[in-house]
Amino acid sequence: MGEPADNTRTDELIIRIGRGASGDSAGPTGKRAAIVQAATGLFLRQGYQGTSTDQIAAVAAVSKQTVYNQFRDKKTLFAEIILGVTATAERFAAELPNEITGVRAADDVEPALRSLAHRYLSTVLNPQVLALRRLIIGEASRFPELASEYHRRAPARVLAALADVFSRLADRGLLTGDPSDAAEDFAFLVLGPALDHGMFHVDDDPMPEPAVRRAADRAVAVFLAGYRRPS
Amino acid sequence: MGEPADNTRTDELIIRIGRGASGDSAGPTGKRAAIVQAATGLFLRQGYQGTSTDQIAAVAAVSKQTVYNQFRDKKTLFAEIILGVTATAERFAAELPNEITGVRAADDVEPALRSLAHRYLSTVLNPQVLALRRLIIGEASRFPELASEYHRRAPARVLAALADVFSRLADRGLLTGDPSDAAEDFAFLVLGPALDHGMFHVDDDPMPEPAVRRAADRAVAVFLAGYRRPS
Amino acid sequence: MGEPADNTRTDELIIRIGRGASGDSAGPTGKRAAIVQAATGLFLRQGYQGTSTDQIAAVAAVSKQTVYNQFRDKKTLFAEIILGVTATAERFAAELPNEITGVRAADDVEPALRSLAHRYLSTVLNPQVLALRRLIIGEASRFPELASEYHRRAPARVLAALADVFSRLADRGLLTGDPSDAAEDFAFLVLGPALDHGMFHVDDDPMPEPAVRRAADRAVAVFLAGYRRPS
Amino acid sequence: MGEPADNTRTDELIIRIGRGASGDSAGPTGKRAAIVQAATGLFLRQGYQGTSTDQIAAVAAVSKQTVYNQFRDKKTLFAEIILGVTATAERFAAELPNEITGVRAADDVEPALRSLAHRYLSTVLNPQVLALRRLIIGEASRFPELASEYHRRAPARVLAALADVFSRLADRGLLTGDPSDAAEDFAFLVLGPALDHGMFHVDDDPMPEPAVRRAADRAVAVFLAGYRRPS
DNA sequence: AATGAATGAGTATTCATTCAT
DNA sequence: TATGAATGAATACTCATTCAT
Repeated sequence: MGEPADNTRTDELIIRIGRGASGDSAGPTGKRAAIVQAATGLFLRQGYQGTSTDQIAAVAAVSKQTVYNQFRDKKTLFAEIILGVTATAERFAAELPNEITGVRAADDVEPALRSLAHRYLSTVLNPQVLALRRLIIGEASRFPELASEYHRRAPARVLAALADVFSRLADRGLLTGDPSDAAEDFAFLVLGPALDHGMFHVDDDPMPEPAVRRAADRAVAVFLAGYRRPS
Repeated sequence: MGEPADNTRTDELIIRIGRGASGDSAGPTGKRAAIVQAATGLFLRQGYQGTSTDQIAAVAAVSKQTVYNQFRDKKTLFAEIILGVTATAERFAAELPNEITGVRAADDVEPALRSLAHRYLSTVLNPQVLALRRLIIGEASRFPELASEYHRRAPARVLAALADVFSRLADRGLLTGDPSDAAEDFAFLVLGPALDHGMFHVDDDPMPEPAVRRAADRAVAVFLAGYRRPS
Repeated sequence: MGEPADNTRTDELIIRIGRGASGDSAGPTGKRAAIVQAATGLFLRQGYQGTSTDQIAAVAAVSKQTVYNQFRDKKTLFAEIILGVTATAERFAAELPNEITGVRAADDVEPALRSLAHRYLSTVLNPQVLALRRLIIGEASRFPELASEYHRRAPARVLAALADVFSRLADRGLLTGDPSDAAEDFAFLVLGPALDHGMFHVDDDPMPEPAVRRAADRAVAVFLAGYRRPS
Repeated sequence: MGEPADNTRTDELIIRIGRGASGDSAGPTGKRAAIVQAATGLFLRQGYQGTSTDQIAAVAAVSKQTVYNQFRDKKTLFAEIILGVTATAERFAAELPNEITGVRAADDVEPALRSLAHRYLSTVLNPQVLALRRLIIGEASRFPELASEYHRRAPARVLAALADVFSRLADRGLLTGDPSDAAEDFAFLVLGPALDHGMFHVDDDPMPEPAVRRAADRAVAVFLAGYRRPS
């Protein structure tokens, strides 16, 4: 049951991004969706400045002016795409608590946390997610508002969901310590090394499954040393 | 005297970066240094694509052709600057072990680790360092080689230095566990939250000193729960 | 009684212009009128090239295609507006002779001419009239036919009306000289300086009433020195 | 003696305009001069908005960027051209008083004034001068500062020179009345009709010499009726 | 008759780079 | 080595006009 990590493959992410902004149904908005899809891919691959509106129009098979009719300017298109994608992160955050619903007071939390850690890490290591992160970080000084808003809506919301999870586990007598602190420590024990590596190594093959699992397990071990309630 | 965090102030960093590439003093190659210094500041503030060679030449008070005489093209200049700056990180890594030189077998490691964590965090939170990180991450898909080389020489080298530190502490019977794992966990417990925040919030005021200290102390506590040798 | 100068206020002029082309009242062709009105204001304020059909459609609250359905193209719309406005000038010319209807042979022409001069000058100094003049002059090389046609129908017709007036006054023994020459001299003595100034000073406050009156009076004095019949 | 009207022919005016702005000598500034010359002709023929920078560069046989290297932007180029041309007007104004230097107290002013009027009218009717006037008037709402500055430097300065002339003639007992009023009345009696016609009739053949002379003579007659000192 | 969406050519301006001196 | 002037290709964005509905 545990790891549906593959439901965040590239294509699907792009489609979700494309749907985020407005109604679709393939009718008159087909062009708008095509633009969003094309622009998303191009921005992720080439960056904001590296992508020209000509390119976007060409890839979307649309005239340049249609791009401008739909999105006032390049900045607006960019912002709409970036904020559109947060829906994915929000969905992920909303699903997080489900990971531990079955855990009872008498159980050992470790397996549940390993599963959670694994899912979390797999999601973040998705190449598209990494590329998005790079994109936003790289444009943070050009779009400071957008960057901080993204952070608030995506990574910070996931952290809040984690804190919620840990708070409930504390209620059941399984963990101790401040839930927000726990969330941060958990998150960066799990993600830290791989995310750091992923930010700087664009062309590397994705981390193989067993390595992901090992990293998750190890992070959970250290985390529990600090936060497991002594029995 | 513990934390000489201030030796990484903005101006100095730039100067160090500027000197990294070709160690000439004033002389006729002052121009080269001027170009590097100007370009470093501009790249950090405006990004690679956001900075024009006109601007660089203007800020360096040099003709545009001089820039091309010295650096073949913009990419070369950029790469040389980025790799030049790793010298700073290497120096930092080289100094890390000194932090714990005085720790004896009978001592408590906690104060030394707190000091180390604080220094580490302060260094990484320096606005210039954050800007450099953003810059390289943002250009990682345009300069993949450069990004991974930077990572290898700077953050990874610091991790190796940390691993070395922890290995020595293990030898003295103060810590347990795999030193490399310990280094990663330590690093991301310390840096994780603040670095993540710093990547996305460009305009925020820098984290105030007491908060930095608290974060460092908390990270050390969790770290030691997992890695302190049981006595 | 004397000077109904105010019947050439801004709003009214626009409305008159708007109605000039097709005399429909509200109904389904209210759209046409709305377009004309919107375009008139925009052309006067921003010029022909400075006004886009998008803007016209937006201000008229009409779709862009509706503009094209009604007016074939931008040039046609412009021409129709310019020629529509000549109706105003023609009306003005037609009313001019009334100014001196009451003058009898024994009377002094001076008061009547002063009143005429004042009304003439006030009319021409109306900001909308000045803007229209600037507009047509500025587009004269793009629309040579239109410009000369406008001149024929508007300023030249007023000159003809003046000549008619002076001819009648000559018949009553009050003036001498060629009526056409008199009309020209009168017109440019009255209008010359203010009109010249008005063409080049867009943002200036309108000439204050007393100054208008003084200019008119002075022009009449010089005119009469040349054209009053010696008694 | 009287009429050197032909020294203001088209080509020469353009050259003078071109020389107005900065040093030349056909050396490295040859390109700058070429740009100014090309732009002057294009602006006069097609207006500001109707002339593209591509066109300017093409006609000047220069790359587009060279245009931007020499003149920050299109507006700057336009302004420099317009203000450059005022030098011509200033020269004309400075020479005006020479027209009447030979007039003695006992002489009849009429011949001198006729000559002056003729020269004045011929100059203003030059097609290039008319085109320049149309250009500035047409762009007055886009460049209000420029338009009023031009008026101050060119037509207004000529009026001041005329006032100076009339003041000196009054000193010699030949004229009466306020010199400034006299200047205005003279100017518009002379120029009025032809200038008005010229603003709106772009393609017309230039006014034939005899007609110019007649117009000048007639204007002087009316002027003297109002301003000749009664003896 | 009216619309919203679309188009292709054109706008001013800037780019990284090179040439003549 | 250093420069100022020059280049051609690209930039984001706008234009007048037309098509499907």
